[in-house]
Amino acid sequence: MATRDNKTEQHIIDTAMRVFFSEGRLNATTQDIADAAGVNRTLIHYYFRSRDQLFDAVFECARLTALAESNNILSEPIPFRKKIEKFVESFLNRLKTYPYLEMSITTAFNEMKEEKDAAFMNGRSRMKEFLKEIQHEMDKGNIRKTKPVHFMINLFSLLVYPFIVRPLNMQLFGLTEQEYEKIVNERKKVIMDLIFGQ
Amino acid sequence: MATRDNKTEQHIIDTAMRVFFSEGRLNATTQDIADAAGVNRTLIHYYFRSRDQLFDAVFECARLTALAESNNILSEPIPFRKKIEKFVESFLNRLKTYPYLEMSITTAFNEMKEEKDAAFMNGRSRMKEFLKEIQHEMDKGNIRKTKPVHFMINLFSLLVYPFIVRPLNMQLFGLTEQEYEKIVNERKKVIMDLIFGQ
DNA sequence: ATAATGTCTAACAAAATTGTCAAACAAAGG
DNA sequence: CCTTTGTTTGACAATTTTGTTAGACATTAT
Repeated sequence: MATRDNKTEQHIIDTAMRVFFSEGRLNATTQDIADAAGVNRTLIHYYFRSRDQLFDAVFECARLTALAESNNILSEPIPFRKKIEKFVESFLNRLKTYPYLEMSITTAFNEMKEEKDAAFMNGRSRMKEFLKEIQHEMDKGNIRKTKPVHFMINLFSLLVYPFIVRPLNMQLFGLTEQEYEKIVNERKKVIMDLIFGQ
Repeated sequence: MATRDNKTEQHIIDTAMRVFFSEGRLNATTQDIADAAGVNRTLIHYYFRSRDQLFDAVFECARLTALAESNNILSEPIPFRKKIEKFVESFLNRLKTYPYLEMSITTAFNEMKEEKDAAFMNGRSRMKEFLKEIQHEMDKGNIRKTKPVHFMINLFSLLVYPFIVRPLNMQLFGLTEQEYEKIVNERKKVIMDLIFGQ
């Protein structure tokens, strides 16, 4: 009896993650993904039945990746500034691997046929509680006063955007690959300075 | 002799702009676009020959839209802060119509076959000169000191990102359409406060 | 060895998308 | 009215992408 192993299945998911969220090619064909994974395209159907179900599997993976990273840190019992610093660091780290993750999820949202829609992103986020914590820090005068939601939106914006428009920015600012890489590596300090008012 | 008019042609471009950059459905089919425009799909081929060339026409339109808006303002001879304020305002305004423009351009970059590549975005940007102006303001101590490129990246990030992840943010923060709309309308003040240190 | 089970592949079928063409139609000039 | 020119359409062809199936192959238990 051949022992059931899911290493090919996982390898296909990993590759699809890479194609979708690292390279940003959200409409890659099953053939593209099979090629990237170095497997026969039929295997995608063998393991996932259809392209849609591969998508589901990959996006489930993405959801876990995106949630795990933030939720844990946001609920750690450490000082606020330290917490944000860890969050920024971990987020930037993930962005280096999957720069297009948020963008892909949004795009996928847009193209969904309304069926499962909000089925995604139901993994009990710690956001509500953390927004209260932000409010508390504002009351104490430790950070600029505004709606806590804006604080988070600012943070996410400053983190994610430079990654998803990398090619555009390189053009606009006339930067080489290496130069942009350097800029990206400076983001942590820049963001912390901006958020906490230097 | 039937007078040549390009109103259908323009209507198709306008519709494609809407589908791509307002709805964010970058891989809409020619049928999708024809339906949205209320015309026969064959007309797309009559006017643009192929899907690719429709793309080119639309992206040329997008380039002009994106460039015109910023270049003019960035080279106006008005005080720095006033200039940024006008820029933010105009940018937010355009984002309300075409929230997915930057994202689509980036995605298109990613999926390009390397041929024309950088042919896009060659419309002589005023960015170089404006970066110098930013540096000048930093020297005068009017804004936080950092590399001017970061100043611009911060600005673009804070402006664009909330629009392109709108559905995701609504989920994450548990906001309704109306509530998010309200948040978006507060962005101008929030961004100006943050950029100019309250 | 062989039976059983899971993995993989090639060939084929089906569906979706894009592209072509001939002809119908409309407007304007002669 | 007829011609000319530009526009629009439906029917069809080509291409691309997805999905299915039957069988080959590999591993392991009996």
